[in-house]
Amino acid sequence: MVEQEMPVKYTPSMEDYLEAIANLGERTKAVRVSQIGQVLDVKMPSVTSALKRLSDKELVRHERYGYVELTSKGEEVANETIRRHKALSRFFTEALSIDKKTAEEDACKIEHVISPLSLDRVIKFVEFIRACPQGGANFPKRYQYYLDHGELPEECLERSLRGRK
Amino acid sequence: MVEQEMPVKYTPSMEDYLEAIANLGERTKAVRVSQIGQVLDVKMPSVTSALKRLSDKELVRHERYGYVELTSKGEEVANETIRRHKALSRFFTEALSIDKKTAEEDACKIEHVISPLSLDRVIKFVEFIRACPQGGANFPKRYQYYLDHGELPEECLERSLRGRK
DNA sequence: TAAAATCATTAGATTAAACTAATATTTCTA
DNA sequence: TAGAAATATTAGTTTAATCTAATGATTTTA
Repeated sequence: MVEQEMPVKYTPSMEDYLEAIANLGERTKAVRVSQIGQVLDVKMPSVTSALKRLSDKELVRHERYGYVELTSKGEEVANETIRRHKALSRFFTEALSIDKKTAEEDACKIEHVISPLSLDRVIKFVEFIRACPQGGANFPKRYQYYLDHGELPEECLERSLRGRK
Repeated sequence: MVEQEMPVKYTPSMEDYLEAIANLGERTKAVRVSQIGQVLDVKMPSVTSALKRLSDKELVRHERYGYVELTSKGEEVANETIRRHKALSRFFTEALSIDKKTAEEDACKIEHVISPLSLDRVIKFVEFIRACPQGGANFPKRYQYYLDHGELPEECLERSLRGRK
């Protein structure tokens, strides 16, 4: 009888903490409680108690008044979360022409709840738009026109222009 | 000095309850605690206590052992939630070619956190795809091809086929 | 280096959201 | 219609996540 490695789920809050710690760790060597609080817009005691929860689950290492570090497990979760975040943010800006700030905010929320399948499609969609000249390069442009003017661009209306029967 | 009508936010759970009640109310005249529990996959005591919270906020009417009804305020919130849900579900199925079940599940989660702007863009995107013959009708088809084969369809590669310089 | 400032933790409270077990009410049905 | 079944509520527990106030530790600086 094999032990089933159930795909453990973490809460949005936990993923946010891990993500913040990973991002802070990029620049600063030593990650501090106060920094995490600033980034996530919560007070320090909230951070301390969150770190307790994360320690219990072996996602971070943290000793009293000391620095905060991700365990390798924590790093994995953080990286996966960041991957989702980036994919969504890219999708919002590149495919839906949404401003960077809104894209970031929405990515921050949606990254915690989107299914693997939908995420995959979101990624493929951006790849497609980038790669495909007609369906791609022109697509965002046409879509942008529609957003700007509220009506379809010429090319979309004159459908038999290029000798189609 | 004018009273600011702050745009009150409700929790995902609350919106889920309101949505479920609204949907049940369509078919059944009388909505019961047990039905809500079934739909949302929670036990009856959870429903009872949720209804207490919703009553306190004047979103539902509910008397001991009686039926559950939305107030007009509750109906508003429910309808807005349902609007978001439908827009997202449509987007996932029509634009991203995601199966109905996954689309529903993701819509259920994302409807609570998406920004008004992104929602608007998601709606416009579907409208665009539906309306625009080239960028639209062909777009999903090409995208589908890309999903199925992992590479771009012919039309996307031969970019100067139709006499463009 | 001693005082001030900053940083962090602890203690304790609050809220939302779920659960189980026990009890109450209503509705079926034999 | 009386008892059984279904439905709903109450009471009490748990967990996550936040907060404020008070205290403790570290770091900065005058």
